[in-house]
Amino acid sequence: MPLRLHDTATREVRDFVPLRPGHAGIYLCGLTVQSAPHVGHVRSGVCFDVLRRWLGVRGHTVTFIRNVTDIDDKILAKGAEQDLEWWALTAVNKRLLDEAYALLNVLPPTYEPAATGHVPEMLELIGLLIERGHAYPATDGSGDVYFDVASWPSYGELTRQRVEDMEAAEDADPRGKRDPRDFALWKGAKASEPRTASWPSPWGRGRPGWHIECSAMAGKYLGDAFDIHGGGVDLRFPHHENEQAQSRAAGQDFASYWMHNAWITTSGEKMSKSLGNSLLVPNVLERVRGVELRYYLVASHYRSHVEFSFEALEEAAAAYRRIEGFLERADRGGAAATGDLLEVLPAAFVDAMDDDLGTPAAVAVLHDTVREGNRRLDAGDDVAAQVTAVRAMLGVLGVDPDDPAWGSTGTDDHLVGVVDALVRGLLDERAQARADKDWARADEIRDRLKAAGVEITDTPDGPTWST
RNA sequence: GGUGGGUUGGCCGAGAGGCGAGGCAACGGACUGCAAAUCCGUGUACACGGGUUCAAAUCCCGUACCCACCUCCA
Repeated sequence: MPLRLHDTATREVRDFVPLRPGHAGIYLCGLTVQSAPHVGHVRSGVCFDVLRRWLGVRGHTVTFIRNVTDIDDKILAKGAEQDLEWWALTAVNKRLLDEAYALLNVLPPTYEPAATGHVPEMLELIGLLIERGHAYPATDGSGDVYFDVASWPSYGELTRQRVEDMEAAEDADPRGKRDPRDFALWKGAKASEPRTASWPSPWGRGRPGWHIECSAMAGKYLGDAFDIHGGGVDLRFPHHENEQAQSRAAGQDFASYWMHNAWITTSGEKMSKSLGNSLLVPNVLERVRGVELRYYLVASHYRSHVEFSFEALEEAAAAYRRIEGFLERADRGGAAATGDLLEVLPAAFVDAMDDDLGTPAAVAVLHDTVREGNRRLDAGDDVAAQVTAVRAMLGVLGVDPDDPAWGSTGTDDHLVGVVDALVRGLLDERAQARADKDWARADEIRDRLKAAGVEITDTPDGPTWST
């Protein structure tokens, strides 16, 4: 079965056929670095990280471009609010975002272009659009340049909307637009804005409109035509619609497939900063580990809305620990799979992933394999095959507990040795008590260790401890 | 007004005409000195009303409620 992906443009799941066999070019709309990332923000990073990993398993060399929007109205407004230079604000938030991605084992993109670094490319594209009659400088002296929606008959095709049905922008001030639906390619600088937030252009100093950066950067790094363009559902319109219109009006084929991840909501509503800080990534990670949060995100389908709750998150963490427990029981026998993963991944897992990244079904296969492995352990059979399969599946989903990306657990090897020696002494004492059938004494030792945060588990091979 | 999506058991969350995905919780059993972990077993869920069909959570018609987007948004 070939890999099939859901394409927003055609609204169907269809075979993935790359433009260049063996290669896949992906452009993902990253974040506007105007505030610290919450779990909703990182969902797209995780979803498309899974896509990227799976394309790799499927034998494609992936070029993954994820941009950073580091100049826009909100950034300027927040900078002013916080009495910070806008570029200092974006730098802080960019670092927080990098940390959040790292904590969730989201692989760094092949390249991460920033809008402010691509003004010349944008100006070139805007110039071309004007030349082709699809854009015009405002006649009101504002220095704005707009895309002429009426000049592009297929405008609205991505989201299947008719221009006549669209509500006009509420922006009130029609500025120099010919039509209220025209959107800004370039925004003339205003006296109130810092000079650092404007660049010279043929229409005077100004800064880029939001959409043009993605057209310019996708074109630069992936070419006039590329395979997959991704982002959150809210970006379909206007952002992606506008990107496609611009790029195609400029003579580029642009994306072959459009993929959009659904929202994480809280209390039935879109997650927004007004809900406070509890859902910022570092705060959520006080409750569960990064790998557990990622498991939670990956266990639901990328196109399904997820109603975030700490209860569900804890459940996911419990489910994940079950998988981890199997690997621990099996003593990590069997190395991480190398070479062709397709040879060790269960067929049902591959089928699930091929079906538009069916991670929920894939996770079910993972649990089935864990159960089988546990059953075999109970029976004293060899589990190397199950361990290899489980680790391969975890790797594809980016949640292998042994992945160095999770970093050290914060435990110092030396201290572990010290604690082990101390605990061993108590365990020997407990073993003696058990041999004497002095259950009260044996349980007292276990309880004291538990109070100190050390959990004792009796196994056929003797007791083990963990914290 | 336009466009798109949703409503599944105690909870989370898949599926898309016939065989109960999976996880969490619960209950019973095995194992254990007792636990923990693990294994085995236990459920007649698909918003509502009609219809099509031998068979509907799944298809069709209608209704209700919820959410997102319509030029700031992951």
